[in-house]
Amino acid sequence: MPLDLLVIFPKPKIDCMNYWLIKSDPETYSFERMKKEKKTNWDGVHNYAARNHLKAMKKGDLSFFYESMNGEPSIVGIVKVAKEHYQDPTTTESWVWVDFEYVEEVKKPVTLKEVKGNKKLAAMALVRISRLSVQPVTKEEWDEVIAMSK
DNA sequence: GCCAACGTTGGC
DNA sequence: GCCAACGTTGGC
Repeated sequence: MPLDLLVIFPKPKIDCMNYWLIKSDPETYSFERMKKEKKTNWDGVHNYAARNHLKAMKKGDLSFFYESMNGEPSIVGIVKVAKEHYQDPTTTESWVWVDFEYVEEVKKPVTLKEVKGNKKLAAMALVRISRLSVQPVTKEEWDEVIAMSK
């Protein structure tokens, strides 16, 4: 492509996508159910830090689906932002929902233990701020977890 | 089921 | 605006 055309039509920035991690207690909403339903509204986030992350999500952003509480807490799959944040219709308080759609199951779940055991992931919010239910993931962390899941 | 970590609430 | 009390999350 000639240079002047490159200026007019710059390559889409690959790094503009954001990555996230959302947690769910499988007794409340499992990844298995997400897989069946294909799409779901993410409700029940009543924490300001988590809500702010929901608000920062853009359509098309990818997120890990993490199952907590039961069995071996692990990253089990990948979902995508289908609809950006909107007012939680069940309350007048300023909580928001985001719609996610199913993307894929990872080949091998990445357990919390493995994440904690990987030095490259020492800065991950999952390790440092364990209670945060919606958290950002860097591109490097994303790639590392993907590599571990294969 | 225990408990540590953390967020929120409310008295002062 | 501090901080104790309390509630919730989530690993173990």
